[in-house]
Amino acid sequence: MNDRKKHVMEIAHTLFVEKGFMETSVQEILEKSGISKGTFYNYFPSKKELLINIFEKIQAETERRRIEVLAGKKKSDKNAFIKQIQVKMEVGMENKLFALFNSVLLSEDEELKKIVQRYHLDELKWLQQRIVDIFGQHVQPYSLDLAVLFYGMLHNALHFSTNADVKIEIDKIITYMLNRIDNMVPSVIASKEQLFDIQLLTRLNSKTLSKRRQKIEKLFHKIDILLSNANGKQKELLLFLKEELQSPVPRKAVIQAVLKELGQKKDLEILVFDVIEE
Amino acid sequence: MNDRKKHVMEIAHTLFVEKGFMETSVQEILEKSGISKGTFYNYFPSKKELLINIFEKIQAETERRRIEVLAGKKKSDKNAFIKQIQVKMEVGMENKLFALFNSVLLSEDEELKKIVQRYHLDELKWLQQRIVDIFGQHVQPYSLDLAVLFYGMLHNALHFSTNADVKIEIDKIITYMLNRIDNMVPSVIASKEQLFDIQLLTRLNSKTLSKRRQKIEKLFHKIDILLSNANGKQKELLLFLKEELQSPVPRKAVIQAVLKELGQKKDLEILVFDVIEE
DNA sequence: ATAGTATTTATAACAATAGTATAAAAAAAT
DNA sequence: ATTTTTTTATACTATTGTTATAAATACTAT
Repeated sequence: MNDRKKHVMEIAHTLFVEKGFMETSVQEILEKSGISKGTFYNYFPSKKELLINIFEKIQAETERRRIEVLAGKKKSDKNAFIKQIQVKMEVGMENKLFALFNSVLLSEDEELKKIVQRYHLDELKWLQQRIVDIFGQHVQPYSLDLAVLFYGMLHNALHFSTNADVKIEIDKIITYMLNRIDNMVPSVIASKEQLFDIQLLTRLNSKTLSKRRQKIEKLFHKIDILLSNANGKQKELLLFLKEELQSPVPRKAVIQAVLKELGQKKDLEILVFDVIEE
Repeated sequence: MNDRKKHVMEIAHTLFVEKGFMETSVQEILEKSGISKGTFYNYFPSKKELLINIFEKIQAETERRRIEVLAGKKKSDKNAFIKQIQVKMEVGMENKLFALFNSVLLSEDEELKKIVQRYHLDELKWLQQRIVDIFGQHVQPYSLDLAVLFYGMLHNALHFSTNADVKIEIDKIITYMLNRIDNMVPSVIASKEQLFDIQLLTRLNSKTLSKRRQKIEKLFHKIDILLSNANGKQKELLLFLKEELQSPVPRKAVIQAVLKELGQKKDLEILVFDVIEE
């Protein structure tokens, strides 16, 4: 990605963390990052889309660190599990993710809401799987319940501890919660109490907005921008692209040819291939 | 309270629930409730203050219903406890309280944030006390922990069930959570694990913004409005009021005399007495 | 009923917001 | 060296919350 764009994202990110999303004006981002309004709206279709980009960056970063932690360790290693959660929590705190997410959930913006929901869902799925890793296959039927409980307890405890201005080491809290889950497992299995069916997770997964959909939207926005500055020939090519990309079976070779004819448009190329190479 | 004002609050409330706080413009509230801008800003210092008023109304309502439920029952009655929580949850769902609260927590507005924090704190305190009522005095050292856990599990389960579009009866969820707490109690006591000190609650209590402070702000706003339309004599009286109310020991009789001299200003009188009768 | 007071209305205005439009300048690619 | 792409500067739109103000309406005490 463009270095400049990256820089803008970093500036915006720190501003969002400092003052919140709504409270940060585009104007301020422009001034602090020294770009013009035109450039901003060239980079991002909207302020909202900028926030989404930032979310994605954070998410990728967390995922990377989390995989790193598990490297060479057994799946059933409790300490590795604790460390993994710690990573996530720390990233979340640093970036004030809770606040940002909440601010988004309020915004009643369907697109943003879906993204945050998906984020939570992914987290829950991951937790559920890891709980099975740790506690063994026999907790599987109750693993979604346990994941929901764990997630809720952990977040609320963290929330309270920051609100109450108490500083407890995160890993202590995580360990405590893991012990609680430990307490519950036998009784849940014995009483066969179940709240949520695990199949829910897979069902929900297909429901929520796919990343692919987002990518397509981004691509089309890019094309629109190019269209506004295009001459006759380019216009024809771009309009064809738009059409072809919407077809159920886009002809890759043709698209490639059109892209070549359009000249050096690296950004566009990346986006297009990201969408059609599936 | 003024019937008209009440009506505006109801309209605004449904709008906030339907579309969210930020997404509802003052303009729309004016149109739907058929009042003019001037009147609106006579009733409420700001859109934010209107939201606070609504919060307070909901809170009072919940409290009322909750006390009603316990009437004639023993404190240790588990079913009564479940019912009480259910009341709260139902009110919360009806009014989309979570969403509203979250939207507020994001807004980075210090005043609003304090109010929501206080709300959570009160809830936690209540829960902690009730947990002692139910499980007995010997859980007291761990009752704050248990309250935090219970609150977190319950809310996350509800959150998930609405997100996942699963309909489980609320009382079933509450019962399930209570069983989980049941599981934890012996092990927590045995291992003596403690996360938060109960004394935290009392310490926090004094920290958060008092209702009194809010009332005073409202009163002063009212006086300011009156001042803007006041003639010479009234101005003198009002300015005196303002001064006298800020003194550590306001002279009630004098204030009363001044109020009488000011003529029929029922709203003002109520506010004043609410503040000085302490 | 009348005079005086309080509230409400209409209306205009203000400053700040997100986002659009456009022509000229600068930078990059050919 | 020329064309293409990106960036800038600037003006503009529409909407937001909030303030100001003069006229109209409703209320209260006499």
